[in-house]
Amino acid sequence: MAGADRKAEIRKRAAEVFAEQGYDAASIRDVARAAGLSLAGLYYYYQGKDAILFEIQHEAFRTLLEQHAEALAGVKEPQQKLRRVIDAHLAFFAGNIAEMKVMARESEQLTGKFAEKVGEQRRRYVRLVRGILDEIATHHPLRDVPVPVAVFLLFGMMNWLYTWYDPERDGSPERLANAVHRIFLHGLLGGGRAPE
Amino acid sequence: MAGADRKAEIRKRAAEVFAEQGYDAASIRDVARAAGLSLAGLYYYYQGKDAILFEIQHEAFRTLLEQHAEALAGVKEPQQKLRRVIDAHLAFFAGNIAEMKVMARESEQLTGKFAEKVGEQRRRYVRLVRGILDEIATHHPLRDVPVPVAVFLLFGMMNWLYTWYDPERDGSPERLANAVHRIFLHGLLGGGRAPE
Amino acid sequence: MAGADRKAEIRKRAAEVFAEQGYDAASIRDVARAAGLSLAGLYYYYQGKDAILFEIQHEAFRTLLEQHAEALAGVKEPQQKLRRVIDAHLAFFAGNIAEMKVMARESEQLTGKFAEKVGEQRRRYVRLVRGILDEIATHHPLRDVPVPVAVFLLFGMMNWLYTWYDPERDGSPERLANAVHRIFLHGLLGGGRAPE
Amino acid sequence: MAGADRKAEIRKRAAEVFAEQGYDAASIRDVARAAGLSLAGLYYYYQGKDAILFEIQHEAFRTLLEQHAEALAGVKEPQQKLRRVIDAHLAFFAGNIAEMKVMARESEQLTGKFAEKVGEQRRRYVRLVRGILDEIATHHPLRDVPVPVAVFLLFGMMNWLYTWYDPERDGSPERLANAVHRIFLHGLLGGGRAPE
DNA sequence: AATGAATGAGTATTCATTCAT
DNA sequence: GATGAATGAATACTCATTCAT
Repeated sequence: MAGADRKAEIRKRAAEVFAEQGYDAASIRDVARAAGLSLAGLYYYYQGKDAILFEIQHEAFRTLLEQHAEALAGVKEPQQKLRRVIDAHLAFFAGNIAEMKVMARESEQLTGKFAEKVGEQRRRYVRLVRGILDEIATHHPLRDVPVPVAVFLLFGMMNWLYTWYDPERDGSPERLANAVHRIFLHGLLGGGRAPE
Repeated sequence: MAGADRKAEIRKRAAEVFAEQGYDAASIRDVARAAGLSLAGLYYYYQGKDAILFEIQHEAFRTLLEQHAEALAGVKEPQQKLRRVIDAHLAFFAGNIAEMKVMARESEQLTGKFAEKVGEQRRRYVRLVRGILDEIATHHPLRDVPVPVAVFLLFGMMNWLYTWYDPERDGSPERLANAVHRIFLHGLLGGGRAPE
Repeated sequence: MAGADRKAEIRKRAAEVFAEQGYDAASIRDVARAAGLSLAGLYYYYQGKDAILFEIQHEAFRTLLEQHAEALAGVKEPQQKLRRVIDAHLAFFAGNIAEMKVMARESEQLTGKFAEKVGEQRRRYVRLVRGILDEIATHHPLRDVPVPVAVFLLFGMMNWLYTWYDPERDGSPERLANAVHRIFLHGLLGGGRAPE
Repeated sequence: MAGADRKAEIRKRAAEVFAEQGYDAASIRDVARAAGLSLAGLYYYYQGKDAILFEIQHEAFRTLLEQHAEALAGVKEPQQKLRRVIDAHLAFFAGNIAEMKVMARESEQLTGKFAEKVGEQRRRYVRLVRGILDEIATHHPLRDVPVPVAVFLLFGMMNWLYTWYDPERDGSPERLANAVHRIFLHGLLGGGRAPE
């Protein structure tokens, strides 16, 4: 298990480096240095730069999906579900800022098998949220916004965080989740005329 | 003026290349090829790779700010203003998809003078939107969402487009603008309780 | 044409480097240095190490096949043809010692398209010699040695040169050709019993 | 003695790897894997890559020289001796194809002490064959071919095998030995005029 | 206005080898 | 006997950029 721990630590440091410099601009030397390893030492753990990026994204999605499963356990009401999902998403992002940046910005860097696997997770995650919106939509008409579009607008609000969010200045993830949930849900379901 | 035209065309092609491959991954050779120029020929027009990226972003912001000025001319009502701004933003993005990707994804690549100038435009643009929200907020309380946060959530909905938007599948920019405007405004201002 | 000349010179120097150190052991830096170019400068002319090896082999076979065509022009008698072919082969090898070494020793290094093209030339060359032996065999029985085997034994005598031949010590290519021709032809066709 | 057995097996596997990929291109990792050992485990048996190559060549020459001694025991007639030597050489090569390839192709890779020792064996082996040819030459004039050259032409016929010989297609080593012996001896000693 | 030729600095990756256990 | 973990040095190759023409 020591090996797995070491890999987790390398992943953490690599995510920080990728978050700060960008995946392409970051050199594998920077990653090695940040991990406290020699260049060649790093390759003992990871077969290449893309394998590291893959595992960062794969692990992040794994955790995210896992936490969603927990967050939804026992919840029946669809609006409650949505709230929980937003909470979990933002809590994860706020707690893993480097990983969030990497997920949001470097999602097109993977290729081949790596891209396939992460793409699959991503689609699964999107379907999960879409499912909840579909449930909500059966109770309340969505007023001119197709569900698939609504899903991506929601993700937009949340994922764009990586460009601006500063916990000190912008409040806790919970408050943020509150704002996102309120805007999104009232926005989608609210009264027909613009409020005055 | 022929030179300016040529530069504009190079910028267009460069934006396409940067959009497809990413700024870092794209080589200046790719740009030259796409522009139908030799490598050295390209340097006659642009002093370097970053100068091209700079002008893509700078021109895009210039156009965006210009169009906002037009869009807001004579409009008094703050909610109307917001609608116009969202319209203009999405119309520009939908009409300049490559540039949009580059703006959204490569905003941290510039440094020095280039970064300063574009940063200034960006802040000016943000301030413009924030001003409108402030106006709105003086008429209606914003229910738990600080204006600065609201601004970035709005930009999130719009800028995240580059990861998913397909005009064929997701409808015209106008419809999209409608959805964004509706969600955002009703969301911010809508009734105190979750709608049922 | 200047570019072609430059490439020819690079090829020559590269052949010397590959001959001395072996293709694998030679670094592309060594080749660049020998060619009087910077590392990157070399890549302006050749797309990679294997492209250089390919052109060395390809050009050598081209010349070899060309010279054989000349050498055989107007010759009718098969034994005469064989003599001419051996002469041409050894003359080429003695005059291009570095290329010879590279041809003999590095024939399995190429892959893909490169391997195909050179392999085709090689087979064409072998067929040419085999054709001559077939002609000879129709006049004289070959005494227990199948033509294909005979061909490779002949090539063995000639190609192994790269491991030992020193013009100063071992005589001119013509004398060598004489020896090879004599041994091979008398050996193949000579009397039934071992001479005493 | 178990250690010696293990070393012999490693040598065998290493010879196969070197034969297939070439000494330079083969990595010591490949050798370890082929030998069923970890990388570090291999170093318990051999002090380095070159030590393995050395022992492959050294053992091969040792066996070759030993078998020649046996083959020549009690033989008086020089032409008989030559036949025995060719037989033994080809039998060994056909029975140790990987080693043969390595001997023929990688003879210049060793350096220092290793190169000296194997070089000494090689020279001893060459002298042995040269001695036999000298004996033959005292009975029969060699017609224009100096003995040293003749020796290398003979080795050429035999050592080039590694590039083409396929037992299925080209017949048994004995038949091959017959062909080589016949060509070489009749070629060297046969009648003054070209046979018609 | 445009280019062919060239380069210094940098990239990801691989290799033979070592050493504590 | 054997190995997991680690490394310094090297490799092929690419890049943004320049300059004489």
